[in-house]
Amino acid sequence: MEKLPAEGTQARRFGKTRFAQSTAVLEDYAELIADLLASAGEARPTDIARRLGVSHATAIKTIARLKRAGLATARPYRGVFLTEKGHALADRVRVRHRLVVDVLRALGVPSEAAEADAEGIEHHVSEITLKAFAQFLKLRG
Amino acid sequence: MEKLPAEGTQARRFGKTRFAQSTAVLEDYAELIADLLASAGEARPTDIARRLGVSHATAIKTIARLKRAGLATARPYRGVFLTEKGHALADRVRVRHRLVVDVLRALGVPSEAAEADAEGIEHHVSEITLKAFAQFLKLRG
DNA sequence: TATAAATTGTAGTATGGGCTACACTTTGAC
DNA sequence: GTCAAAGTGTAGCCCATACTACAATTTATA
Ligand SMILES: [Mn+2]
Ligand SMILES: [Mn+2]
Ligand SMILES: [Mn+2]
Ligand SMILES: [Mn+2]
Repeated sequence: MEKLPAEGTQARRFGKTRFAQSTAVLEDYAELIADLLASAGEARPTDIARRLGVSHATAIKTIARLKRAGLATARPYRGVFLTEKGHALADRVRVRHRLVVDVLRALGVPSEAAEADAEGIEHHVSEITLKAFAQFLKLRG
Repeated sequence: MEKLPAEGTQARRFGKTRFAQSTAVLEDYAELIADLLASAGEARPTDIARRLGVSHATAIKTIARLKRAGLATARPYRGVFLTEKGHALADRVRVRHRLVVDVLRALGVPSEAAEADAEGIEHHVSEITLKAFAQFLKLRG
């Protein structure tokens, strides 16, 4: 019967990390597509690919995964759109990204390093940790 | 000629994140194998698999990758060993892991969340950020 | 409007990291 | 010493993410 690793074990922690990793790409795409929709009015595969630094073929495949996950829709040759669920994800991810960068900056990390590291770190910050980050920034004014 | 994304671009940041991700698994294996070697005198695939929460077949495949990367050696039915390079990596990773957990704790994150989140975050903390973390902990006593 | 350029989509390939199933070796209990 | 249990290794599968190459469509320019 017992299937999942017990609470507080190393196995459980590694499992959480693997799960976070599996959603990281979807989160970044959702955030980026929301950005493009807001700033340019549309999100084209080529723009997405350029901003991510991958080939357009790779971007298109991941967009297909976003669709399967119910996060996005697309009209051929007309760009990508976010579902309600996709927009909600993008919003959460944007806020979290900002908060992670702000905390790193507050800890004395230079801007560019903070932005670069946050791009990876953000996907591994739990709700609990996020709350602690917000509290830290608030207290520290 | 121009191949890599320019400094300070989003594409460059995403690329760094992808690279960090590709080394994350190797780092965790190296750290864990060093732990097992120190505490039990040997590092068996099954022990590694159990600690990571994956099947032994998965562990064995990743151990093969460690060998290809020159980080480990293995004798059939006798366990896994780290090369000098592997030991050096394990040492760096252990120190970094500790530092990330300590910073999270200092920011008010509860122990278990700090340990869990650090398992993913650690792989995305640059040298520059690591220095800032150390400095922060030092100043703050 | 015809044609060239850019974009988009698809096909095929590689690598990585999961899994289960099965065979073989070692270890441990009797 | 025998034999069962545990551990180890291999094979074959799936999915995600990357790439290049090529075809189809759309957009822009002459
Ligand atoms: Mn990111
Ligand atoms: Mn981000
Ligand atoms: Mn880790
Ligand atoms: Mn670790």
